[in-house]
Amino acid sequence: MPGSVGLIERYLAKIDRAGILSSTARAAFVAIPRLTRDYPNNHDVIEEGQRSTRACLVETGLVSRYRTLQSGVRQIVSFHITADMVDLQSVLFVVTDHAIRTHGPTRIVSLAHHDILAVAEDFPDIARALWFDTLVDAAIFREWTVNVGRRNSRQRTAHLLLELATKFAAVGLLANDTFEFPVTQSDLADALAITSVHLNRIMQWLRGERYIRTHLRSITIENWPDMIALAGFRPGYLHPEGPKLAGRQQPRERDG
Amino acid sequence: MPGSVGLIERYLAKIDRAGILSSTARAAFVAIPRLTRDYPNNHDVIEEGQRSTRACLVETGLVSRYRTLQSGVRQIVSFHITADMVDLQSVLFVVTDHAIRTHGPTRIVSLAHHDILAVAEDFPDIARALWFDTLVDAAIFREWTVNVGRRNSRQRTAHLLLELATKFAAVGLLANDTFEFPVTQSDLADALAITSVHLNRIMQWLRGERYIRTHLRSITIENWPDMIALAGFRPGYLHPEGPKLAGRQQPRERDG
DNA sequence: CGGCGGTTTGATGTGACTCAAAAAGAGTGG
DNA sequence: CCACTCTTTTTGAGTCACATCAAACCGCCG
Repeated sequence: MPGSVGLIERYLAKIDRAGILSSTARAAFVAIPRLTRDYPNNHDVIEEGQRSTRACLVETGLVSRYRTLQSGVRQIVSFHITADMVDLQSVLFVVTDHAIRTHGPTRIVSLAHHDILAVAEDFPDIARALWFDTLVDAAIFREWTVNVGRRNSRQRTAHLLLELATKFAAVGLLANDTFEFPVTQSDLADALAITSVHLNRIMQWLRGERYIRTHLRSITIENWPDMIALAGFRPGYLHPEGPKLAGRQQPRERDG
Repeated sequence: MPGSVGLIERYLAKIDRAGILSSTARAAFVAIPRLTRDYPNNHDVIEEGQRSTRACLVETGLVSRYRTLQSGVRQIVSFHITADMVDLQSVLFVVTDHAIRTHGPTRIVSLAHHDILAVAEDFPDIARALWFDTLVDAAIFREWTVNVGRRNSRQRTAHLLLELATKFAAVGLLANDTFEFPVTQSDLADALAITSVHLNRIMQWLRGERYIRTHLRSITIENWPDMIALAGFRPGYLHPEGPKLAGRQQPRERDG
């Protein structure tokens, strides 16, 4: 499956931006057996409370992680796109504390937990890269707490759209400031902790003020500077610089 | 410094609840040189944007992590008590994306990043334990997003107090359902993303309904079942069960 | 053409915010 | 032990952002 070979390489490039992984480590990670599976729209890949044995990597499409409270309200806590490892926490957690669902048709490649652990055990630099990925994950969650807690709904919406645009750009899926985002307004509202009615008004306002354009299920950032100012967006929390070079590791040449 | 030897051991016990760390790994981690420092109340241990070289472990006292927006509003994203490693992310992140501040006099023990990395490189089980700690951190941030996003201010406050009580209990600092919590109402409000005026009214209500009692700077959970029901508190996200036993690791006997 | 998921609109309600000031503690120095 | 200050908690009144409820509209698909 040449498609997912490229996918794993892309994932490695993401968690090892400085290119310090040894080629044997890379080879070992790439050699992990993969399972590719396609899911339809709106399908639960993992349900809360489940015990999973494989970690999910998105090849194409989009998934969200969410929690449902007793009251039935839902909070989406993250979105994941191509080359994102969705549930690295499942590698060490006995029970999943949240669910994962697709938005639009989605192809997931999964790796067995024990294979990931074995490679991490043999190659400290892989362990470190996975750890880094988890640290970035945590940093994004912190930002979401700030976003939901301290920004009003316009800023909050703008902030999330900028985060998404930035993530899409990082994997080459932003074309003409536009990304495909097959998420309904009521799901997006669940991520922003507002009602879908209110989000609808905000989207109208963002369009009216020429911050964004929407067409079918794609979103275009029309005015970056004003969006960034509105949202107070500072992308540092996405840590595009990659992990610190330290310890006994040495940077090496990048592969083409 | 016998005090902090005990501290490191307690930290190891926390990130290795099943006791799978080899004694050589433990010894190597305990042997990392430590720096102990006392801070006064309300003191910034780390400021946002700083490049730190050491990771902080709380010995006694309390610290919070927070972000400040341009508007000046502040969001506290976590509290940390005895035996918590506060900024594990700084080990791999070049720049800190949030600040750390004390609440009350606090003793911090710090370990150099390169020492932590070196031990993690030599002992895969240490690397795994640190990774687990980060995963739990991320799980708590997810819960905070849910808390701030989807619970009303009464439930939200109750939920945070229960989380704190549970964390204090885990390190033996909950006596008679009471924990010391030297945090002002306006700081607590910054964690809950509400105003201090509103929090004040909620605290009065929680006291009036006999959910909690307060005395000076200590908080007593007076009615656990009702608090838990009010907050919808399910402590699973704190992952008290510890990391999954998998890979080539074998559980070993606990030390007395 | 009818049904369905999703979007949009309108009217009304309310939880939490804002502003402002009083009251109560905590700390300091005389 | 009191006078003074500074911080924190408490109270009150008015306001607003966002929620709720309900219905209409729209585009897509069978």
